[in-house]
Amino acid sequence: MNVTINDVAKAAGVSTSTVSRVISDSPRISEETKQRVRKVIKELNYHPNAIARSLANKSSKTIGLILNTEAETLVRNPFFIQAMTGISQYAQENSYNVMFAYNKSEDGDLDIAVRYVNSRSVDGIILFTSRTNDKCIGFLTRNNFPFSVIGRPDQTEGVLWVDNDNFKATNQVTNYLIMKGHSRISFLGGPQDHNVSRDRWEGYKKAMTVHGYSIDKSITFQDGSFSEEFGSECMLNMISAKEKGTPLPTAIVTSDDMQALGVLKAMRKMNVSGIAVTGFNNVPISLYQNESFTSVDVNASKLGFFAAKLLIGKIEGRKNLPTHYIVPTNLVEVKPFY
Amino acid sequence: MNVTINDVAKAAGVSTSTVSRVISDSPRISEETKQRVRKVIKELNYHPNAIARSLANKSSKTIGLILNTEAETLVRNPFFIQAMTGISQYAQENSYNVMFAYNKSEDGDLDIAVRYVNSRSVDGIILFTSRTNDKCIGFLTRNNFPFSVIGRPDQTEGVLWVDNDNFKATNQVTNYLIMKGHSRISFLGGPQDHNVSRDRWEGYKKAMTVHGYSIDKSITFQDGSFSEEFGSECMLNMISAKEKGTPLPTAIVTSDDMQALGVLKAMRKMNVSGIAVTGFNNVPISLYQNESFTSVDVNASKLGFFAAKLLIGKIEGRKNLPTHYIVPTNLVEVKPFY
DNA sequence: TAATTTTATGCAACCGCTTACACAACACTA
DNA sequence: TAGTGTTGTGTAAGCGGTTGCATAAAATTA
Repeated sequence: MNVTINDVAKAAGVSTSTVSRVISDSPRISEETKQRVRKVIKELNYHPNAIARSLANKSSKTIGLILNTEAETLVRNPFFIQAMTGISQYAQENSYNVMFAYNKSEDGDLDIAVRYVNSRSVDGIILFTSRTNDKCIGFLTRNNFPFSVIGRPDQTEGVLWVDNDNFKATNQVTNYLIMKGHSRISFLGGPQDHNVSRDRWEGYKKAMTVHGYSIDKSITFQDGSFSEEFGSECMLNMISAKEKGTPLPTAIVTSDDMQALGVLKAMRKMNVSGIAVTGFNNVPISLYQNESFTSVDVNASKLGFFAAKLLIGKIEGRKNLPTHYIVPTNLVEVKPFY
Repeated sequence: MNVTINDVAKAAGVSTSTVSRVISDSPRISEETKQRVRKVIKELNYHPNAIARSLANKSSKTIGLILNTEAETLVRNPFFIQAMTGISQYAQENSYNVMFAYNKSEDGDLDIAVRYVNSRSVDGIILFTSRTNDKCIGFLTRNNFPFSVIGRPDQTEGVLWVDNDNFKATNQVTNYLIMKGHSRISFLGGPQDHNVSRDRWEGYKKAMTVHGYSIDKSITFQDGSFSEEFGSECMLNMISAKEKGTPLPTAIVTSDDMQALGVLKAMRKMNVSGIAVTGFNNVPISLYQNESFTSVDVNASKLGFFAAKLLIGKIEGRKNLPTHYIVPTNLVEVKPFY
């Protein structure tokens, strides 16, 4: 039905191997023959069949992407789609395709990984998860299947990963607040089974102790979810603690913009103001506020880009490759509503 | 390296064709043999190679997705990622893979489509674009390549598409405002080269005329972009027109939540209040406001789901399939900040 | 019991491309 | 001039499956 390498070979009066070699620009073919074959290829509008090529090369030139996140998060946090654009960009630059599968169920990601690996439809996988003891990582490692992870995993031994320096990020943002004159600074952390949560906590702690400020347990919260609810809850908590004599913080370092939004909503609700809030991800919250709000932009598309770079480097067996990339973050002052 | 159908055949003492038939559960194989072969398959942990299968079947069992949207839009509007989850869901239920490629450049989508089609790495394509005279649609149609479109295209002849009833949506939301007592209602439209813009305009117009309300040209705006800027611009425009005697509307029907946000920001800036605003897409804007704000949820994941359904139906040559689906919308009252 | 049909399986070609190896033609060396 | 090396191209065997056709064995019919 479609024009194949055979048709080209016949039309050009050469063998298929010659055509194949012309396509890959092999030095073993004379310039003359190359010209002739290329002309026929143009005329017949021939394009190699990617699947046949994959079979012969034992390589699909495709990377798989597994999204195993709550739809809610996917929708509110542009992180994922941004990372995906970065992945797609690097993949295209290197003639790779990108497959993705979304599955929100627990262990759904593992099922997909198993399918990808067994059917050999992808050459490697990019994981978004970075939970401690991730099952996918275990599975892929055991099967010696190329993969890279967005978010530093628990066990980095033999794993390719990209991440921000989360320690540095909260350290920086805390220092920034301190520089602005704050000393009583609250902290809201993320789930304890994410490394990112521990790093962010340490970064905050370091900045505080270096400046000689105490860490008040009553205004630091850990093992929370990256959600609005958790943010509101913590803020309300602090507001009610105030009545029992615990003064409110003058600034709050949160681990996610959703948390920050929750904090701001609770502040608004309880008519509290004048507290500087910081978050992560530069989510387009666009809220009307006269509060000071700063977000750490994690540069998600770069994270995706480098995750793809690491993975494809591994697939192609390139030598002397880094095992990870640290993508810089930058502070973004979120413009108030007016 | 990996266990193939040959290994299974040898181990089970049958031919590869028998193994193949066992896998596809052919009725021509005896129950006894099936059992035996299946046992070997388990023991050897055999999984068919998807690529070899694709080559033999001349079908990749993969659909391609082309994202050709400004990164800014992709990030702010959850529409795309939502649609993608819907597509992925239907694809998985039907054993299809999903490939995606992101390219924001003008005609980048066409390049990707050409690559997908020529290399035959996908069996069909889902387009997000619905610009009038879309080049991709033309290309795919000419090549008789299966595709479906999210967003009713200009020429529906022979095209599979899904969309909301955009006429009905703005009609409904306008009626809703009228029901609430509004009669002087402004309208902000989208780009004229999108069908959706015309439909939304007509829906608004119909509701207004049916109720005998005039359409005041000075408070209706068309051919705008789906952006905050356009929203602000129109609002500022109306505010300054007020000084020249044109009264402000009491409600504004916009074609996008970003436009609505722009309107709200401009109102805030100019200290105008008490105008009901509506938008589209149920974007998580989370703004602090005491204004009334209603969004039309377009049910993006359903749109994706049905686009995949139409496409896969076409690919598999199913008969008596619909040529399009209309996905219902629903009004969402966006909760104010408190 | 022989003829016919049904059932279960194997053979081999094919999907479209890559590549190790063979080999002819020519150029160079001794 | 025979021997050796280089260059350009073809042959054929894969890659890992699917499937039309042939066929042997078993079941059915007359």
